[in-house]
Amino acid sequence: MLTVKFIEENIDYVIERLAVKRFKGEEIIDNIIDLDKKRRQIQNQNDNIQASLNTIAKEVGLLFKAGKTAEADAAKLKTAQLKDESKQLTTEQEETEQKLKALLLQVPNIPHISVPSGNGADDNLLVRSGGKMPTLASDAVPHWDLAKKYDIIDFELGNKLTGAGFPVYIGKGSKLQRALINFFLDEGEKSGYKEYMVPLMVNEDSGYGTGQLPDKEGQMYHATLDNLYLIPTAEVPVTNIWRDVIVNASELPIKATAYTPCFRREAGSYGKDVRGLNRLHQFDKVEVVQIQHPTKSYETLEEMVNHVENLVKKLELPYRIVKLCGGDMGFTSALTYDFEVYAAAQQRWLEVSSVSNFESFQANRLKLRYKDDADKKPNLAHTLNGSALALPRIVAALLENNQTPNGIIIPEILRPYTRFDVID
RNA sequence: GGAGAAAUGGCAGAGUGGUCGAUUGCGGCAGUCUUGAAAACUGUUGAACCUUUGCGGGUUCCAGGGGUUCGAAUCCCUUUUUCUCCGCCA
Repeated sequence: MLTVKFIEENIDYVIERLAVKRFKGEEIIDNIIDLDKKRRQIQNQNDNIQASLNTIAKEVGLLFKAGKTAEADAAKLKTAQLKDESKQLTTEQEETEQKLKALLLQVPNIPHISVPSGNGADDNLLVRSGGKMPTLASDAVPHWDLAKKYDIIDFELGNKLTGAGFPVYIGKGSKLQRALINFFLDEGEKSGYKEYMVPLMVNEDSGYGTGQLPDKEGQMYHATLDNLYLIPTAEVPVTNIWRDVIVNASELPIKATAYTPCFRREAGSYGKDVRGLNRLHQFDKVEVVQIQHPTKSYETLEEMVNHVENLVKKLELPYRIVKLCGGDMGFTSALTYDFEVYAAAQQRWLEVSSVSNFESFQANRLKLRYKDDADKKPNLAHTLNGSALALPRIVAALLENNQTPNGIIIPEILRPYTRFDVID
């Protein structure tokens, strides 16, 4: 959520940059500014009334103490009308604030100045690529066939237990999951991230804090009986640790990592996109989150990109990093880099990580602030996060790219974790 | 799930209807003393919003929400959480 203050001070810039995200801002921005003006007016009036009520209450107290009951009773009478007025103004103020908030929630984050305009994936900028493209035998098959051949992932069984998109990992398939999770967490620790294990269900407040609610409500599984949501990413519980928190500037950056399963309803997905491990309702992911001082958040974004790049390099996967254009970016992000790895049998690039700087957009919703010695007032911090990494598509690429007549070769770096070299 | 008790500032802990945004202690910050540090002493120490060029002034906030009252941290209702006992249980 942008702050009204920022919008008011940068109207033209806001409208211009929102257009990069294909968001038409003129009307809504006008309304926001009007509502805020109204809000201030009402509060001003109401504050004055409250102040006189407080004065009268004090007077009445003093009169009673002095034994002047008649005068006290007279003073009491004056309050009735003021209270009515105040009540009405309070209602009006609450309504105005609600409307204002509803509008603010509709405005996406401003894309960073370096973000190009564009409509979709085709307009993204290639930043760099790396890794070696594998050359596969002519009889190479996609990962869903390999999963069946070596009996390491059973999609039909998941179907029976739960439904489509909930695979069962078996034997070495299961061990490979564990190995990847531990490898990613260990790498995170080496880069200075503190490990957290967090609840997989969150309440409404947390959903609002990171921006899943209200706009992406349909994408989360909702346990209505207790009004809890299954997390779509560890970002939600981890970032919400710092909801309503004022941290000392000297504690920044705060670096946190967590492994969690992620649950996504993925309403509206279909076709070859959802084949095999390409898109699941439940998947495993290690997430990294940083809270940083506003002047340093873009350095931090680069640092996080390097961390993720290091992971895919160590796994010896062919990868590319793209900077998302305005049209392809998320609602809450100011700048996003996507990581894709190449799955050679499908001959497709699969997105495995998204690393974003949200600047103060999430922090404003979270009321996550830092306090500087130089500055008396707390300021909004910047939040960043990235997948490091999401497992299923990494597994898909590993299986497809490393397939040989003798089985699937495990990358060197993972072998201490899997304690086997080959899936056969 | 049942019965009872509780929730106050960064922490501990007073306050049971009137000048209480809240005594006090610890912690934090600044100063005095000291070559420096510690100790001691002195001062200071929350957030949001409105208003003011500024100094300042005002409003709200004592777990959340609602109510009673001229006036609520204090009384009432309700939700949540914590603790104790009972029940169930990995």
